[in-house]
Amino acid sequence: MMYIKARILNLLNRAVKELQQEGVLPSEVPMEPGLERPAAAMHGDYATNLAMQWAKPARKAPRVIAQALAAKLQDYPELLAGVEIAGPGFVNLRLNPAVLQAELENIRSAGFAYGVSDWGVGRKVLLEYVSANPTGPLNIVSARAAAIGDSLARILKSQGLEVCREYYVNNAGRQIQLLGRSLYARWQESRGEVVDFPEDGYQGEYVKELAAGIAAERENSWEQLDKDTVSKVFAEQGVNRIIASHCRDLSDLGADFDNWFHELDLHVSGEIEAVLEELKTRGYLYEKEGALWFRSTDLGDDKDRVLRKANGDWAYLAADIAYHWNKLKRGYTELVDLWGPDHHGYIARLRAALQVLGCAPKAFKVHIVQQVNLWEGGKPVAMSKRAGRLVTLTDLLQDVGKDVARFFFLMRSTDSHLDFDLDLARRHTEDNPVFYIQYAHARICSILKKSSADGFDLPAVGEPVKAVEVSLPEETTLARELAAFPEVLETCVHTLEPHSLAFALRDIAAAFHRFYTVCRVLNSADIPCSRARLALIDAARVVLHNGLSLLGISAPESM
RNA sequence: GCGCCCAUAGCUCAAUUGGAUAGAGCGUCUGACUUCGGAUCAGAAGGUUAGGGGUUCGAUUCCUCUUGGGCGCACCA
Repeated sequence: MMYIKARILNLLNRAVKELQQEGVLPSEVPMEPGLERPAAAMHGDYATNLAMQWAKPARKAPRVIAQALAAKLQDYPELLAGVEIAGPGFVNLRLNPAVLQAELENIRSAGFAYGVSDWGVGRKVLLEYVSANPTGPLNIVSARAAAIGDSLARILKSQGLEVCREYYVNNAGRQIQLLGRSLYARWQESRGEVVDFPEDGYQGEYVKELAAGIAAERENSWEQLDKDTVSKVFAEQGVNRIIASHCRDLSDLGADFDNWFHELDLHVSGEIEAVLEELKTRGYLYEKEGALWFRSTDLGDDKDRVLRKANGDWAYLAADIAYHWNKLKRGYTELVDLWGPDHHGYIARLRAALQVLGCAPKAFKVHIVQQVNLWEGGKPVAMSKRAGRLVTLTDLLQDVGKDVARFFFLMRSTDSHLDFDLDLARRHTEDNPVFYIQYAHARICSILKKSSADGFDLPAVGEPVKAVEVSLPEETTLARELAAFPEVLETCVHTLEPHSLAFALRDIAAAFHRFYTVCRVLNSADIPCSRARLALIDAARVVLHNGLSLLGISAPESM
């Protein structure tokens, strides 16, 4: 199936080719025609700025080119009912209403597959997100990253891209030892011993509970072991249990991963040494003061970075470079990472390393998932990592539920700060935007149910309905919003952000609610009209369902 | 001090990545149901896009300076 926008683009490309053959446009200049939906309805369904794009290379006034283009586009009345030149040289296109009607039919026949496309086939994306240290419960920013990453993955897959959802587990290094020592200390305390809790050790009740849980299984077998060994056991067990709990929590959020990649594997497999050898061969390594350095300043970083410390340990960056190299070796051609707000300074050095390893700068994309501020009772909720006072993903899910949590995370662009209003999120009866959309879906289902009970039959897919009935502004607006759904998904793939979909669903729901107040669907005095409107809202049901499902949010039939 | 990100309506945010008259929600004010779900809808008010300069047919978007915020600046991870 070919979507409306793609069909128009075909026409534009064909017209450009003809104009090139006729000498109106120079043939040596390649250019993708710009095609967009104008903000104002008076500017038509689509508009192209092609004439302005070509003005300079063709050395012609934009309106002259627009004139020639418009003449070509007159030949396709079955698709374009109106072609107008406006402003500095826009060509505004008005769709033949029958096209919109046919698209409603497409929506209904595709059903839950509507929006699915294959234009992204061949792209292999490794999408890494959350990747929180396995030293404590997942916090709010991790929850946000999980919702964004998971929804993005669903959208990318729907457009034919191959996606691996990956979680990088930092199970090596100092913080793991520290976790082990913290657990050990809490266990000793529980036995009545007086101990010095490690400086910078992990606070919070979960450490005590975790220690008790581990000890319950092992206690008798390690009485005779030395302190370091016991700490190590605590560390291993603790990490395993925490990873398992992350896995459960993320699953509760509907954000499952395809792969959990362990940092430790890189240390064991020798990939760190191997990747450094690569960097060395290309002349980007040097030794200074006993440490091994990466000359990242040659590639846009603002200072060189240590990869192997003077004490022989790998720096974190070394493992991370090896990790990203590993992604490339697995055949992924696009590496997309969602990182926390405090890691933005890290992008330049990793990009530098990847460039050395042959990864095009554009193939490595990082979105910073910005900070989340929780609000309650008109005031920010005070959180302190030090004292272990954190609102966790688990707390949030218990508090507001999966659907609301996900939608609130998804309705802002990734790299802008998010104010999460807990009071609004908890409200089930007022202006909660999640329910606004779900309500539209439930309302449609309710009408469809009533229609069959009252003897109105929903037209079968493929069965002709009186197309002209979709003619009131509220009807056409709704139909237009629905037909734009594939383009919204395209935008999300392009920007690698899911929030446009959340906005689009809100717009679709609004268009439906407006339609509903103006247009009576079930009217026994006008059966053809009722049938046409039933088909329209059925299409709306499909799009709302599909959109919500790409966001990982349920589409209830009743609320 | 250096670097990165940000600044749009009273508040929270969009703006199809350079397009036409900058749009939504909340809040405020005024309205709308005898019938399909009022968790709804309509209307009004609200803007020099922080400020100056530049690039071009065209700038919220790109460059530059100023101001004001956030975050980084470890041989931590």
